[in-house]
Amino acid sequence: MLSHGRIWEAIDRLAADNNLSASGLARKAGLDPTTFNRSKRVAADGRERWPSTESLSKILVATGTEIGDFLGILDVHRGFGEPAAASFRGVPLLGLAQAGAGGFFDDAGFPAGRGWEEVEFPGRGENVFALQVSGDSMMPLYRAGDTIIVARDARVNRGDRVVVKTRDGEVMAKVVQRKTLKLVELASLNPAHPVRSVAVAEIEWMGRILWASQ
Amino acid sequence: MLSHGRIWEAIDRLAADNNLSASGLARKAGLDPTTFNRSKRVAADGRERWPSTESLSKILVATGTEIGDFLGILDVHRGFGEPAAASFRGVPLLGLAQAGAGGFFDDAGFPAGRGWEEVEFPGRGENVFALQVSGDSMMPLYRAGDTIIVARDARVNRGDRVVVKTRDGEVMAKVVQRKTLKLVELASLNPAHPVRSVAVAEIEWMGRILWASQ
DNA sequence: GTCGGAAGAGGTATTTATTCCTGTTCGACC
DNA sequence: GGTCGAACAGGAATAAATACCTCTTCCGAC
Repeated sequence: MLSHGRIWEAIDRLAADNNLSASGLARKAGLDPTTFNRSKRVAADGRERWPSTESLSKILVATGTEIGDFLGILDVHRGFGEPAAASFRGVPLLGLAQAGAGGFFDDAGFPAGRGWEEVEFPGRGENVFALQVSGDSMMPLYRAGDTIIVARDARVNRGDRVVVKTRDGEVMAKVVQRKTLKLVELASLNPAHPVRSVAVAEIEWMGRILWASQ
Repeated sequence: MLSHGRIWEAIDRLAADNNLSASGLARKAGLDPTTFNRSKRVAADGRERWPSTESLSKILVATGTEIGDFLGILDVHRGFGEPAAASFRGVPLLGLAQAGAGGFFDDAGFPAGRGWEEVEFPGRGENVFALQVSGDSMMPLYRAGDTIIVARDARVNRGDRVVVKTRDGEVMAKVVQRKTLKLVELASLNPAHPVRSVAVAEIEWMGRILWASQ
């Protein structure tokens, strides 16, 4: 299975793994920086754009990455003291609106047919754990008892939902609003609460929230 | 490493493994039979031609081949997007407030010590798939582009968030408010929208939402 | 708040892969 | 040997990806 979505995901992940944006990765590989623009992955008429094998080859060479790693294929014969890959499993993925049309489920109700892509759940990465919410200060997003999956020390961008643990022991779930070398501005998940600035030096660790239970 | 030569070799081998010629393989995949002609792999000026990722995808689908096998990467991949059990590691679970106290992470920042439980994820045999949200009618819970993990035909209780597909093709994410033998009352995730009653006979399938991406 | 570079959307031009087509070769079958 | 369909080479047309370009927005440094 080599799906459109899987390839683009792999490109985005490769960029992230190298602390690059998609345009930065393209640039690094000698390609035009707009080559992997999100806006160009699906044409206006809905047709999917498939990055060329030549472009893929170039980004792999530029980042020193094996194709197997790029595609998230485990190679048990490599056996080179690699730690177990993080917890993940591929889950078939389809657009919500698409699910209304026929042809996506077999007679037993399982995903079938063309159109299904794959999403990794709960995520790939070495330090992924779950935290259980208490209290209702994060309603309506997170109710008491909800579980959130957190990738600690993952790359975090503006707008990301994160868990932050400060040096004095406070743990909070917030949205990154702004990030500089010294300060992080954290907006509350509950708009009733004010934006809060935290010194980076005060932060013991930060993890990006990947999933929330429902 | 993904080289021109490696890809073409893989195509030829895939054809041979399926008792096909390169032109037969192309034909089988719905491509023009001349697509993989040897004569077209290197242009007259010496420039190498790289088959497109879309063409590769098509031949993999047509022959039921995994990309790892195609590229000669040993892969213990099994079934529909399932990695081998060995690579699936449980995700440790802790209370959010507890995470503020010491003793739950080791020096490298990984979960350690007592108090960690384990999150339960859907079992292998369950019919679990992901749907990608479009539009913003489900804000603030689900933004456009968010992915929700759905267990189709799972047991559903009052208060559960569900995806419902009706017989006339509508797909919607709602909260079960009341459920009788004949009727299901579905509250919207966006409180601005009214509660809706749907006859059970009108529902093609219902799936409980397990997780939402963040 | 200002500034400058990166990121990204969107449009056009150029390049490149596939498709369409024609003709030749090859191999199986009669 | 003749016939037929598949395989293959090669050229032109078409479709699709990248390159180039412009503009706007974002983001981090100061």
